Amino acid sequence: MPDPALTPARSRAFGRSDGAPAQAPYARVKEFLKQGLASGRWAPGALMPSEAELVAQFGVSRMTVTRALRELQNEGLVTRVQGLGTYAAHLLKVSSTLTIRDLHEEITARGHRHHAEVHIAREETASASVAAQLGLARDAPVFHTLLVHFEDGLALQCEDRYVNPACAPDYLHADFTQITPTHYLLQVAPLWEAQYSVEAGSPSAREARLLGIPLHEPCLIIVRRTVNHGVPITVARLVHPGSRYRVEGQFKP
Amino acid sequence: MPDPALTPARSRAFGRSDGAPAQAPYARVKEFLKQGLASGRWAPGALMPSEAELVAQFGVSRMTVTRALRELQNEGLVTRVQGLGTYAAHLLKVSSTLTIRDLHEEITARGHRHHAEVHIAREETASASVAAQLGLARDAPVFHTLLVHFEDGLALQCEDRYVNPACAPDYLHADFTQITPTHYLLQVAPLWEAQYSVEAGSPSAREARLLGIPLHEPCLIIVRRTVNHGVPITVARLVHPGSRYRVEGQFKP
DNA sequence: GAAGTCTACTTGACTAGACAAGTCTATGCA
DNA sequence: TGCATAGACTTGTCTAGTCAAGTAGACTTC
Repeated sequence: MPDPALTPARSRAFGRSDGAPAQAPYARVKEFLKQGLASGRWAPGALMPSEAELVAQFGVSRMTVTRALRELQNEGLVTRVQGLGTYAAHLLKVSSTLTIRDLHEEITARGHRHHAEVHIAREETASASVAAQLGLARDAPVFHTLLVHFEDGLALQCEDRYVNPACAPDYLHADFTQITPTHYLLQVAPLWEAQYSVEAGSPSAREARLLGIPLHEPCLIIVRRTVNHGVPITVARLVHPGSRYRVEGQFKP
Repeated sequence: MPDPALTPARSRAFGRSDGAPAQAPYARVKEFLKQGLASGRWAPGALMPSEAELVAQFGVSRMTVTRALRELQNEGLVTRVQGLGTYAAHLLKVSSTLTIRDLHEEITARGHRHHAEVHIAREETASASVAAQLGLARDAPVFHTLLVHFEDGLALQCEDRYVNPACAPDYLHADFTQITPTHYLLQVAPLWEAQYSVEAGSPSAREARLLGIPLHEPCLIIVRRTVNHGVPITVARLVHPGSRYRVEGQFKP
């Protein structure tokens, strides 16, 4: 690099005069490869340029090219095999990041008002299925809460939750009209692993009554089980009236 | 680095004798930070060790530490601010990667048999709502297909799809008993951006008839709109009987 | 012909150092 | 007192090189 005025950092700093967004070199390489994938230049499964070729083409160091390729790999757009090369990924399974937000956050973010009714908050003995899901003995004590969450006075979610007392001994002392169980549990034990299932179904009679909906109204039912360090923390059944709630998201490779 | 026998690569290669998985240095740094986050050593919002501190602590170069931190940042576990430092993220919104697979793939992966019935495959003129969603003029020609997908002979999905003819001129010539529309469209135009919504609802009379379910059975309804380079490709309404289909996934930070 | 070996090419991981740029604090001057 | 500035510390990005390890094809040997 004989002339310091031509180092990448310099040319990037001065490059703003042409109106371009002055992208970092690794981002330029990444963008080039993304464009090629979007345009079909490399069909799924096709061999893409090697790191050495990209180094020569863009005049950057190998670390820079490596970073671009590694990020594409993390995004699932390419597959890399040591000794072979980089291949355009088969996009049959496209992945996006699904974010689960605390319901209170979600409602207030929409500019609406959230409040919750507490119908059950007590210690019980675990049923067989709850004991199995929380890894406890049959008839061991568990905490049980049943809440209904409202958005601007309209029932949005019925939250039926069992909590492992060992993970959150003071769970029942929390004021769930002020803090959601999700929020409280995140403070006590950071959410570290979770399994969920989403399905459509009918509410139970009690759920229909609490939500103020007819028995036959379709509901979106999410069952979530949270585990920390292999220790189950909580299982929750979240029932949403289908007419009032939907999950939205988007893919952006 | 005076003794070549003690370079990281060497110690990694020989380190297998102790039964450890012989992790790469960047992975060790990452694991250390993850553990600290999981154990609550750094509460959400707390300032975490700087790169320089980690360099000194682990005896590795800054690039190695940077990689560990950048990956944690991409996973949403930490927030980094230039000039300030690295902070433990607020985990109120936890994100996971949701993968949408082609239904044919999904069924055959379960070891079951997939087949499809084609009920509609023709050119129509766009209704107002379809025209709006595909960015076409009212009454412009669109391709319309209506399929039912079966898993081992049981109806699993009713797929009602409109396609922008400009993006896939030969769409109607495909044999949808052999290749799913999703698969075909991925070949013609790689899926590059998509919006989806998931909700619970009742099937239409026709959908209930095609799926062989009662009118009042709750269904999981997914509406997906796919866009490539800003040009809408297709909108699809996918209706699944609630009793036969659920979406499952997991978070693993 | 079959088996082993060598070589070229690929990705994976790391080092040591550099410059840029953002943020805060302490210092000195008007 | 109030403002400007200099320094210390932080992350963001890049370079030019190293060694390791996996793959495939050509070549040699038996």
